[in-house]
Amino acid sequence: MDTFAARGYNNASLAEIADRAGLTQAGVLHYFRSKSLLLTSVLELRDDSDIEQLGTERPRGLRFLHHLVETARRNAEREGIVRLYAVLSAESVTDDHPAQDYFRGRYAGLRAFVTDAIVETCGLGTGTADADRARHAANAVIAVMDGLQIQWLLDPAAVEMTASTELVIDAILAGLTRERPAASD
Amino acid sequence: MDTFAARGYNNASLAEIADRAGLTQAGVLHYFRSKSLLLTSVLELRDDSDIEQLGTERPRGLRFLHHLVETARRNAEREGIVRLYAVLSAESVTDDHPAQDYFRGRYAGLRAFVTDAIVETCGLGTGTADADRARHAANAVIAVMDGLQIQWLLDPAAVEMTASTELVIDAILAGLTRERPAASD
DNA sequence: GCACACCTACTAAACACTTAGTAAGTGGTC
DNA sequence: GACCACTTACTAAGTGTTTAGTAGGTGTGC
Repeated sequence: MDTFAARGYNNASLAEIADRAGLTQAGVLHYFRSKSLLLTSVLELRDDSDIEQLGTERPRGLRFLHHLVETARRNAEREGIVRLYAVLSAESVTDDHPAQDYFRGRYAGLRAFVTDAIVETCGLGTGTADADRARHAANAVIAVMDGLQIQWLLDPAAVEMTASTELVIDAILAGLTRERPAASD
Repeated sequence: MDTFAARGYNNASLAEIADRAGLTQAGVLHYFRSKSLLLTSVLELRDDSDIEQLGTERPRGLRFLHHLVETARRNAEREGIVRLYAVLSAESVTDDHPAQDYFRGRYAGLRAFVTDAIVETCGLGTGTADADRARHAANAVIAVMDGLQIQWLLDPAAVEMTASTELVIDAILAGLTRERPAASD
């Protein structure tokens, strides 16, 4: 994890990973048959432990959106994981990257969750106009968290991930509910 | 440009770049003394041509923020450049990356421009509370544009960069002006 | 005696970069 | 306008290093 985070996939070498793990490069390939399999294994392991920590019940609606702000706050204390995801998600858009499927799936899932939470929170209807607005808002919420991470990794003093995330989520929710004054609370 | 965009810096080879340019790898190094110098040259060239296209006068205030939305719209037609910046900006946070200084400077400049535009547009004061809000909002605006690009590159059908960018900017501006009802328009 | 966990030793390819050369100019002098 | 000194724009053929992956072995525990 640390090596992929510090160097990206392509520039990370099995030798360095093996050194840090206390065995030889061939020893690493004993457990993971190839470098790309090691990468996807690391990403899936990371996911599993995150889901475990979240508990069995995923919060819904506004509580889920608050949970995202809380994640941003926690991320400011976990540079390693932030770097891992920021570097690899962007690197995954390059040709034939082994984590491309992983990130495509991850974003698809995230978009669905956040869209649902926004629809619930703002009491949006099922019309295409409302659905589109919810989708665009959800994509923006995910995007702002990702984009802040890159700025923060380059210059931690210039960025407050929690404050900016909260500001955007609050503004979006206010905007979506204001435009539908008929919604019951 | 195309090669760095398609492969990232580390996985791009001088041989491929040379092939596409119609000369040998040594021929490329005749013009650029090293691979990292080639990368920084490409980025600076790109910048120069963007500045030329913008014209000498940079728009200010609300017009600048509208210009950002317009950029998002134009970017949906320029996958190559979007990919170049999305991939390299994230890759630049890895250890000893040659474009690290470039992107640190770029973001610092962008943050200053967007912060100014938001302060002007919302008629914010000079107090620290207002200044902080403007900074957080500016960072979020930049972040949302960057984050959308990664999602869009992975799955173009799932993301509308223009709509999401506009939604966030509008919501943020409404939020910041609503909280200061005393501001004269 | 067999499976597992690993290592040593290797291979073949790819890599950035170097060296030494060539061909085609360019500018100045007689 | 012929000759010389020098530069520019490359190429072919390396160098040394790093790379992922492989083959075959050794020790340990059951």
